[in-house]
Amino acid sequence: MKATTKDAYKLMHDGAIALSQMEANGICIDVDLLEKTTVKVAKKIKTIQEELEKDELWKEWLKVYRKKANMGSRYQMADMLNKVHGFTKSTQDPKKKLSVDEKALLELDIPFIKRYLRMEKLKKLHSTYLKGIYREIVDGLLHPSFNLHLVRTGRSQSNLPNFQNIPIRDPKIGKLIRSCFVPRAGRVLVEIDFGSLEVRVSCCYNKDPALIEYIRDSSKDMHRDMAMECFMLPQEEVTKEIRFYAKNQFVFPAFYGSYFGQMAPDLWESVTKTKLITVSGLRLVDHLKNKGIKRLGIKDDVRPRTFMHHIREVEENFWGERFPVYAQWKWDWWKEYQKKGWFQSLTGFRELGVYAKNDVVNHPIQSSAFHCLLWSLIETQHWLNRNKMKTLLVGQIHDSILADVPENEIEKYISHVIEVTTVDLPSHWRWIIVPLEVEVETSSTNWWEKQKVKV
DNA sequence: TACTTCGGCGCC
DNA sequence: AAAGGGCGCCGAAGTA
Repeated sequence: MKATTKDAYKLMHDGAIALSQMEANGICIDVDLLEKTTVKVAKKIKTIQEELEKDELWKEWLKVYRKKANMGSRYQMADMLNKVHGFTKSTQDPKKKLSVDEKALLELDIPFIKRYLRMEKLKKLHSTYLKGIYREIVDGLLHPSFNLHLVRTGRSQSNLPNFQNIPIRDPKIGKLIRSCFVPRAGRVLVEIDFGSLEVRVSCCYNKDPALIEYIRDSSKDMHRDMAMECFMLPQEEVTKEIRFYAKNQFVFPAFYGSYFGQMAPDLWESVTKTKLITVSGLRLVDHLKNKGIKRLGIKDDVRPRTFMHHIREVEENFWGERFPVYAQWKWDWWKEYQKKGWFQSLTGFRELGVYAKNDVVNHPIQSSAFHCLLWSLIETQHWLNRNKMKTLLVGQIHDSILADVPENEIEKYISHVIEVTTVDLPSHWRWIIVPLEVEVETSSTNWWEKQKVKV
């Protein structure tokens, strides 16, 4: 990726400096709590492992693998499940080793698996997060690296430790680790996130009027609307959870270039494996049954009255009727690249070389979205320096900034960042043709307890 | 023992 | 027409 203008170069130059200041600042860790949590989690892992060792499956396992038996080995696990329970994955590539990820394992409904997966989650927490973070602490502070020059799409990456993948979605796991991230004494953590930044930036490329309208009109809700279509529900029957699945297993995958053959099985699994229910308490499986859809079907031979068929129609409608301008942009952008051999982002970075279609349409959106964050971060850091403020920027996660802020600077800091992100940024880059929004969260205790702030 | 590759899984 | 974008870190297993 190459900067084509002075401004594009300057973004990298100033960005690298701002990020290095962030690295030097570091984020405060409650080391005592981290140590206690590590011991607690290790004990829990041991307890579960001992329970699992009483299982018949493990006794068979010992007979087969003897001294080499290792519960942490997914390969052995697959082999034993196959031997004892006749397990084979439904969508297995015959040329590959039998896969045993969480999804495959959940196809088996046996108690051993439930416990095993709970233990694996705790092991991930223990090794990657609790121990991995502990290892990097210096004088109570963690200094993750943030690099600008390594990611193909122009985003940043973070390592030693990676600050950009600390658990949050699983509430039990998220709480255990994020509670260890604390503000310095007398301060609060303030996290400011752009709302739906990539979708907004995509509008600036594709200029699809329907998509722009979803952004401009806050009473409209794209994910709710797609939940209605995917699950054949009236608006008032869509729960938050149903909307969540439509968003993460249809809308985003579709935007990133997925298709019904991939999306329908994922959605179907959510419908059948998690007990999704509608607002009035009907199970979603039964609701779809009432609508005449009783099975998933297969992608290579799509039959009417299957979920596969239904999602194929939803997808056709999504690109053909709902967002045709976006679909056309993707096509034109791709054709243009094929002609020239390169494509260029709105922030002035050019990618020259051999790329797949999904890369060509996704990279510029992802990079420009990150550049919005980077520009805001640079501006904010410069302002903090100029005004000799005590606020410290301590972390960045693609579309959000985490700061450690003294009590008496909270209001000033928040209102300034809002100004930078929602006013200064769109006036600096005139290609930003949709409003930008941010969400502010603060906590005086730790990173898990952050609470939304009305702005 | 040291290193690499792979599958798996954490985040946006 | 083809068919999900981007990362880093871990343990297991294979290789030198």
